[in-house]
Amino acid sequence: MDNINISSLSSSTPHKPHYIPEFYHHHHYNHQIPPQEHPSPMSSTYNPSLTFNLIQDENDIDDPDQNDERQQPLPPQQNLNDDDDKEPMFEKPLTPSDVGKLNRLVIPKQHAEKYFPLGGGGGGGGESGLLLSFEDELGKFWRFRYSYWNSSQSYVLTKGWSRYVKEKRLDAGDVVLFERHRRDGDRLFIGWRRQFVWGIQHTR
Amino acid sequence: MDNINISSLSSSTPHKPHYIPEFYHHHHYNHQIPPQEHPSPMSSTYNPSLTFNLIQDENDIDDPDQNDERQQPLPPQQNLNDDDDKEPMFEKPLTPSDVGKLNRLVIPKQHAEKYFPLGGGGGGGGESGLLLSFEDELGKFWRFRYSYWNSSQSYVLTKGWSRYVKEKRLDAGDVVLFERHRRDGDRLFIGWRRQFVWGIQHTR
DNA sequence: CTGCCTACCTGTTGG
DNA sequence: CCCAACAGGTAGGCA
Repeated sequence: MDNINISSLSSSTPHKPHYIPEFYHHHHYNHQIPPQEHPSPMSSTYNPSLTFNLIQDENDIDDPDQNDERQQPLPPQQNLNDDDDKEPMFEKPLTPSDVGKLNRLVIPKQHAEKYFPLGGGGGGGGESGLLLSFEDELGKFWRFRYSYWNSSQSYVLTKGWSRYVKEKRLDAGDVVLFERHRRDGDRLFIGWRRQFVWGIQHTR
Repeated sequence: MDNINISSLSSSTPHKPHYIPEFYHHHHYNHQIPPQEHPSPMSSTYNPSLTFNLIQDENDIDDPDQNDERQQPLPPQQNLNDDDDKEPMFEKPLTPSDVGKLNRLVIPKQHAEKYFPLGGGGGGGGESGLLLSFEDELGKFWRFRYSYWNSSQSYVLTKGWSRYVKEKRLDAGDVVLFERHRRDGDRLFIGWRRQFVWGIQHTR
């Protein structure tokens, strides 16, 4: 699991589309991935069409709601070049439900139980259901309610998730990436990339 | 805010449908209403079609549930001719949700905070959430749980509400009326009237 | 199981 | 145009 930093990535990578740093909306995303934990779904790849500006144009006004999960981005320099310190946990191609009106993301059980144990939470939450805070590619923090639904026997991110989907303009088939800090496993990161569809340039 | 008692109302009222006492399922309901506190929605008016008999035919068998909010009606003579002692608080046209499966009535915030303050309750309840008891047009008492939902920033009647909707056969567009005793503000009253739809006789 | 109940959550919208 | 209010939802517990 070697890390490839931004300078080495600026040259093109074999068997991949031309690399442009902005393709990775999780900044400096690590290519070296154990196949089981970090599959590269056939249906997804890095998308040359860029929404970086759109993201920044959007709601960067602070929501006055005191319960808002979003927090101010850190100063950019605080987040540069710490990619070597991140390890991927897993990624998930988004289903229509994950980006639809259900306002929840189902976390595959094996990943959930490995990385986000409930009941002894490190997220500051209570017995069942806790708050997980993830840093995004802009240094912005996203807090999601994470819990287990007995009825469907599944782990989900609920509160806060729909705002993330909206701000990142995620759609079914896009992929979300979950990482953590190599030395401080409580520092969590979230990223995303666009679905790749053959012959179609996505310019959402 | 003059009161019009039942005898003065038994003659027809200009600009209103023919007045029939039974239109008012809150007995002797007061017509003279401050516009802000007690609006007369365009979509609603007094409904000549009568369900008084239906109400009495209905579940007068005592619900064996120990938590039943309903109590026995007082003897009728105890409730006659005290209309002059009631003042309207507010009314609400019922939404589909108010009469649907959510089993709750949203109380518009300005009315809730004016008439049903939480936290210093006179309803015998605890800090957040108390029981409010209302007398209906038959002298029957209805006890509802009244509380505040932080997440939606709204005041609601919950427990007991669905039984009231069912017994009174209320539908979306019908209006519920809340009154209190002029001298004893702790005595609360609830009434209702049918939605008026132009050209249609409601015979529910 | 069904219906009720509490306590959440969110998209919409009118003021 | 923004945001508080609310209409319309949810899960989970319980009787």
